[in-house]
Amino acid sequence: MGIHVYNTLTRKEEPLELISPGKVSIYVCGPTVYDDPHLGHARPAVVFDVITRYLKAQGHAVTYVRNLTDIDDKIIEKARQQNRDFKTLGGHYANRYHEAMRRLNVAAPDAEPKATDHILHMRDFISKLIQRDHAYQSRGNVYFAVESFKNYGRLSRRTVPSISSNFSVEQGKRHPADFALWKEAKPEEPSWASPWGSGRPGWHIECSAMSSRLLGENYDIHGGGADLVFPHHENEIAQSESLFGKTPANYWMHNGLVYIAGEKMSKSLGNALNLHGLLEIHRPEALRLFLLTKHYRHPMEVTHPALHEASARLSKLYRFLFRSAWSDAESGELGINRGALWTRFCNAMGKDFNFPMALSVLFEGIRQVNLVSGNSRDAVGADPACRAISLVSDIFFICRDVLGIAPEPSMDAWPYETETKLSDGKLQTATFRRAS
RNA sequence: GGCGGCAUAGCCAAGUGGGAAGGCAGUGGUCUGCAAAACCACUAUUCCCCGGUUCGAAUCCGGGUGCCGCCUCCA
Repeated sequence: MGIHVYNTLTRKEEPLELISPGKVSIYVCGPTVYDDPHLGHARPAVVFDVITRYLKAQGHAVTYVRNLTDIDDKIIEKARQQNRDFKTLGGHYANRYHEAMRRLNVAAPDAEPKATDHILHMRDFISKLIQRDHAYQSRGNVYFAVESFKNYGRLSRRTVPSISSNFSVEQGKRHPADFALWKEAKPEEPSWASPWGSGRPGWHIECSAMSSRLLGENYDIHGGGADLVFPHHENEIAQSESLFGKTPANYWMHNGLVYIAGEKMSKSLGNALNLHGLLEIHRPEALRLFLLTKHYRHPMEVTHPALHEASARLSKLYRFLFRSAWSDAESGELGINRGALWTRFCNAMGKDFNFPMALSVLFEGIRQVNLVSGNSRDAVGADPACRAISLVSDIFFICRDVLGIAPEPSMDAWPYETETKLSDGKLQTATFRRAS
């Protein structure tokens, strides 16, 4: 089954051609752990979770790396304010992130490198860039020389002069658009020894160092939020390509951002919905479903009705799943051979992972099965039409193994009445609580 | 200023040359002891506006309007 992927690098949808057939290597930018995760963090996590699950369902061996940025200005500042060790603070919020991911049924990545565990590799990376004249030392800082890399600006479609006009000239920089690879330590800041004095790495270098370390100099897919295109991914490409002579990732995938009341959701705007808060009032599967209602590349707006609708859709899905479970058990081995619905689902997923289209296939299938099963509990199992059996089997597989949306084994019915009450009552007060 | 995105029913949202998916909400019906669930029917002669190309456009081209993002930390 062919898969086409929209590549930010070329601004085109391209057939996914793997470096090594049957194997997919993916690197996705994870969060900076200085606060609780918000809904915006859940989007790339869920999107790439479903993508990797799908690739696995297609029979690919997937190596999925998602990093954790555990040293940066905001972490240092917050640790200072709270008079805590930056490691302790980062560890706390990493746990909070993991807890939210676990509740959302986001599968753990194969590797989750932390920046502070790879300082050595970053120093090594920077040294090599200096040796090749792509970087230079200025006092205790090291900067990447943007003009040394001819493709700079390719990903974000910018030119060095156009970028430069927006940068203030900093002391010690040769060019206004040059960016820091290594930052000289200020007093009382966490720091590591280096050939350039004690300091800490710049943000972008961690992804170059860790991705090359874990996935090699050239891997298949790099993902992240659309707001990372510039400067983060642009700089990452500059670093990696300068050193290895090729783009680190063949496909650059960027998920659209989550908006609320017309504004981008972000900590700095103070409008972020705390994931833990949301999870108190919405089933995690409803949140997953919500995040899949729009194509991953487009920006999406979060509203009360939209969240409510996701719950309603989940109810419809779960009612179906519970109703069909009996016949599934009775009909013996299901889920080995995939049927026509799976094919249609794959057709949708092959179009740059068109989740809404794929979900429409799912719900259409549900209606078809409901149509033949009528009101009887076990009509599906009893129905001589193998087609319905095949549909049910495919729907089960898709929900559980690809979408990551399945009822807990302990549940034996879907308490939809509870869900209805929830939607009316607690939403208003609890949903849009601001993240702390 | 530079670069980019979006505009489809009451709402959410697919569809990028030839049948306007799917979901939510609503109305009517079937079923049911009543409900619920489920199903059926109805709900966009038309896809922001104007022009063009074409036998044919939501879809391509030109122009316009509106909203938004990136260019500083950001998923």
